[in-house]
Order: sequence, then structure tokens, then C-alpha cells
Amino acid sequence: MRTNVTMQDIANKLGVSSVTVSKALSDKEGVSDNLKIKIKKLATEMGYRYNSAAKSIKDGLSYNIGVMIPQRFTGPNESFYLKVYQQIALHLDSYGYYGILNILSNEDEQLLNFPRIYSENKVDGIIILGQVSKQYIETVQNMDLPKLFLDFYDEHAAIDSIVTDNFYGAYEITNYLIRSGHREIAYVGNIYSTSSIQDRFLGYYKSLLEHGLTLDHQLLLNDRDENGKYIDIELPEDMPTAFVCNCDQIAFELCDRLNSKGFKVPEDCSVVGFDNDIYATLSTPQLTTVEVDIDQMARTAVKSIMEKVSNPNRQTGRILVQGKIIFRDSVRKLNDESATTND
Amino acid sequence: MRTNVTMQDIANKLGVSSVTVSKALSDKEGVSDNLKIKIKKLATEMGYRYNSAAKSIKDGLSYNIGVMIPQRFTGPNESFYLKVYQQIALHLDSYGYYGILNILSNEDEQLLNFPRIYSENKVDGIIILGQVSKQYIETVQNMDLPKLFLDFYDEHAAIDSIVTDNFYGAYEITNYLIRSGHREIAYVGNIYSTSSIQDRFLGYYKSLLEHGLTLDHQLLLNDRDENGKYIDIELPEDMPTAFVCNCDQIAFELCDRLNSKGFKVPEDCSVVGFDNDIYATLSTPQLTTVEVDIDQMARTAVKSIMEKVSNPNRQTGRILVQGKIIFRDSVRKLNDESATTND
DNA sequence: CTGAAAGCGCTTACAG
DNA sequence: CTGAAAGCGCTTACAG
Repeated sequence: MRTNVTMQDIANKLGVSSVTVSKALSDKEGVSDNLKIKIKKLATEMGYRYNSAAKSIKDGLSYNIGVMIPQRFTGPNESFYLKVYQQIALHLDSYGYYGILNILSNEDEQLLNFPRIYSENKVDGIIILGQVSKQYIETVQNMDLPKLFLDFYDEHAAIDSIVTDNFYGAYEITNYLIRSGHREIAYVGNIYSTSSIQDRFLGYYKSLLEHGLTLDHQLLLNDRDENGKYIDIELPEDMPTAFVCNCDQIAFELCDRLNSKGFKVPEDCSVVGFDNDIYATLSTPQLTTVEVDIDQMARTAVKSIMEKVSNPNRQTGRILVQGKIIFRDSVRKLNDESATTND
Repeated sequence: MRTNVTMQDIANKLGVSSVTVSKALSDKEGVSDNLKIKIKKLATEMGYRYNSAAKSIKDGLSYNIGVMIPQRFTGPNESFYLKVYQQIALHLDSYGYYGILNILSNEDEQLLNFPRIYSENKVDGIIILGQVSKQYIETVQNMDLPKLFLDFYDEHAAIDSIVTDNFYGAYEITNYLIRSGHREIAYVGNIYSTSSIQDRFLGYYKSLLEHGLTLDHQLLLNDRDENGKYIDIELPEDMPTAFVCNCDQIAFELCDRLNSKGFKVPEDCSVVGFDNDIYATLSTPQLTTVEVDIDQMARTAVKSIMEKVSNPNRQTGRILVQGKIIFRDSVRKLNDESATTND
């Protein structure tokens, strides 16, 4: 049933050599226009399809990029990394490449196993999408392939990385709260949990410092345990006027909790999030938040990995992708100063 | 920098032939245990990696399956198909296969272009995930490869398909409402929009028929225009006691709308959804709904396409994957009969 | 303009 | 148990 037409088949029918067919189909020099047209026509008629495996073996390239996502970030309600993967696949397409998704199982991460895409030479480069354990980072370093960390980084590993500018995003949105007249501002998030959450905290802290506000440890609210499992947020006794949440989902939960305790958002407390994901528009009120630019992250990641494929010594370092504040209805202005002015 | 060790390199170092190395590494007959151990050890030391392109060219198989999702189903807040793709990739792994994601652009769908994964022979089979146009279905039929429709089907195309049992799921959940004492029950959804929505409507209708209830066209509420764009749901003058929604997102919107109009769910009206996606738990109250078994769909799709790869004549027909009702808080019991009894 | 030869990395079938 | 030869489908470098 499968036709499986080869260049040789076309050559035979036309009484020419497969070299000529190859040249004609790839528009190379050295075939008369007349013959070229005949060859192309016959190829279409015979349903010829290019065999990319043959090209791969010649070039030593698979024309695939592996995208590895740790299993733990793939729960039923998590789709952020899948979205990023989708954009990566889209951008790879414009380079003539394909994206192969590889979920890194907890077991393989624990046992420090190489992924099959690596040991079978299925890819020309690997994008690791989502923080892996310190030990697995070493395993990644031992892989003899271009590789890139996406959405996290590691100080010890000399592996290029692309991350959202978490620090600056949190800094900006905290500045916005302060410009809006807020002075008691809480941060919600476990600052020992991931580098993203920690960096967002530091951006918040920098904003406080710059405005001469002191960091009140009573206003650092935990939202998850060491394993990343969400816990109930304990509201402080002396309530702040605003909350900077490490992500929209937590901001969403916080709004719920505040509402149920009788606090109105934003009348009694303002709440801001981070990510601009689905939770930002589903919460009541809709959240003012920092949008993570998924498309730009994917675009940058693809550009960077493709450069490394053609030049394995290429170093791109740590690239920060800017987010931008999306203004919605969860912040109350406590003063008269225009709140939408930039710093 | 890339080592790129081949079997020949190993053979040279050991003064044997590459045939022997090949046999040793793939645990074939015909190599002494002693030599086999030496070869394996050296292979590890040299960082040897199998070249799957060479295998592909020998076998005429790419060991990839393409998963094609029409662009229109990949909006920023849509992740259902990406979840399905993720599960497909996971299940393919256990067959030694990989999943290549291919977003079918609106343009390519319009122009009836073959996807690159097909014309470059990158895959051994294609799963089309999400309804494509009638014309594109013909294009798919012309592809000389095992193929499968996932989450939709077409009466004219003799292409095997796997769908959620939309009909039966809607039938069951409507039965449940009727058992709970409801008699005026609306259906929310554009019944000309997709086969899924239409089939869910028919399941709802069958339940009415079986219980001697008449279909009231005032209670068929539209939720989207011909292009699939959501429109505001118009509530009927004579309110029903329950609403069967074609999906959770619409049920979520409906709850919002009912709440804002002063109707309480489920006290004044009951609402049920379909899908059991993120909207089911984010709505107030949480929704009773039909869960679509994503994992089972992916598992079945992978099994089916793998069978077709090894035997292109294999026909699997239209396979229905059962969902199950998830009971939550959006249905009020209007009678005393136990509402959780099965029919 | 056209094509014979060699080679990419591996495996299969066969010979020793 | 071990290996020389041929071949998978294509391309490159070279010769005519």
C-alpha cells in the first residue's frame, strides 16, 4: 500500500541517473530546464516524498530539537510549559526543524538517566524547560549536545539560559503599587521554593528599598511547602493594603480567601499577580499582573538553540525576557498621583 | 566538540569488525560473552550513542508519529489538545516512538497543503487532533500513511477515529437531572457548530424522549456564532430548572450570568457541564460534569496508530471512549429519590 | 549538462 | 564465534 517512491524510481522511468533527479528536485545547478521540469512533474505524479532520514545520515543532523519538561510540571491543571512547547514547535518550523516533546519522569530524574532522545541521537539540541534537580543538571552537562535552560537557571552550571525577567517584573509592579499610595505591602510566596519565586521576591524588596520602606517579615506570607504543595495562606494580624503574589493562581486563591473573610478587593486590599495566565481573568476582580511573554521566550530559545546547533561553541549566557504589566481591576489607588505613569 | 563515535570507531580500537560491534550492542547471537562485555564497556567509555537515522533508513521507518492540531484550537486559554498531545507523547514512548507536534496553520488548511511532516517523510503515521475542514479531510485521505482522527469524525471519510462518547455522556447526565426531579431542562450550545456539540445535544434529546418529555425549542440556547466565537447567552423568559451545557467553560459563564441576574445555583437553577476541565472547579458552585478521559483517549489513539503502522490494512473503525459523571455541587435534587442511583 | 563512484552509520544474509 | 559484502536513499566531489 505504501508507495515509497525513491529518486532512483523516478530516474529509471526517465532513463536518467538518480544524481540528476536529486539535482532537479533540489533546484541545483546542472540540469537542463527541460529535464528538470519533466522530473518534477513525474515526481509529483508518482507521489514522491523526500526521505529525510537519508539526509539526516549524510548531514549528521536529525533536524529535531528535544524539549524536555520534568514530569512534575505536567499536572492536569498545568499547561504553561505545554504552551511554551507549542510556541517552540511553531518557531522551529521556520528553521525547517521539528520539536520532540520529552517528559522527564521523576524516576529518570532521580536515577540520572539520559533521555532516550539523547542516547538514540534523535535530536540536534535539547531545551530543558523547567527546573530540574541539581544532580540532574550535572547529567545534562554531560550530554554532548547543544543545550539550553528555559525558564530557570543555575549558578553552577555554565549552560546558557533564558528566563523571564522575574526580578524586574516584580520590581515594576511593586513600584506601581507604591506610586498608587500603598505603603504596607505583603509578598506572598515561598522564597526558598524556586529561583523564579525568589527573584520575584527580590524585585519586590528592591522596590521597597528604593522607596525607603522596610521589609516587614510579618508580611512575607508562605503559600507552599518545601515540595511545592500549596498550603492555606495565613493572613497577618495587621493587614497590609496590598499583596504582591508570586503568581496569578495564588493571587486568585488569595482573592477568594479575602472575599470569604469579608475583605473586599480592591476596596480593602489590593492584590497583584504574575504570569497573566488563565487565573488572572477568572478571579474576581480581574487581576493586575505581570504578563510573561511566552512567545518571546520561545522565539528567543529557538533562535539561541539553532545558533548553537550550527556553532557548538556559541555562548549566549543568561538572557532575560521582559514581561509587561497588564492593568486590570485589582488595585486601588490610595492617592491622587497618576498611577499609570511610568517610573 | 561533538564526539560522534560510530560502531566502526569502537571496532577499530578493538581490532574487530563493525558487524561484531553491532551484534554485541544489540545483544544479538554470535558474539562471545567475553568480547561482548569488552565492546559494551568501551562503547560506554567512548560515549557511543546509537544513530537512529541509520536505523530509520534501513527499516524505512522514522519511529515518529505526527500529531496535527489545527491552529484554531490553540488559543492562549485553550490547552485541552495540548494535554492530549502530552499524553500521546507519553504513550508513544512505551513503543519506542516519538511524537512530533504539528500545528496546522489556517493558511495551510485553506490551501490544502500537505504538512511538512508528511512531505519530508518524517513520520510513520499521523493523528489529526481536532476537526479540520471537509476539504482538508480529503487532503488527509490522499496522504499515503496510516492516519487517525482524534476527537472528531466524518461520515464521508473512511478514516478511523476515536472520540469521547459525547452522546452517551450527555444522555447519562441528563438522565441524572431527570432522576433528580427536573422536568424543564435547557440545552446550551450551538448544535450546528461541531459534531461533539451536536452529539451531546442528541444525547440530551434521547434522555428527554425516553422520559416522555418534549423538546422545547425555547430551551435550546445558543452560545456561539458560526465561527465558534462565544456570544452572550440569552436566558429564556420561562426559566427551566436545569441547564445542560455543552462544555464546562460555557457552564462557568452561565453560572456567572445566572448569579449576576439574581438566580442562585443550584437553589434556583441547576447547571451541568461537560469535560471536567479547569472551569469545572473554578466556577461557583463547582460543577457536576462529565469527565472526558484524556488519558484513555491518548492510550487508545496510540495503540490504534501503532497497529496501523505495523499493518497498514488494519481498520479500527470509530472507537468511543466513555466518560464518567463527576458529582459536585451544581445540581439541586427536587425530589426524594436517591439521585446517585444509576439508571 | 549528465552520471559513475564513494560514503553517511547501521544491519542482514551469508560464508568461513 | 567472526567478518566481508551489499544495501537502505540520498548527496558530494569529480570526471566526461
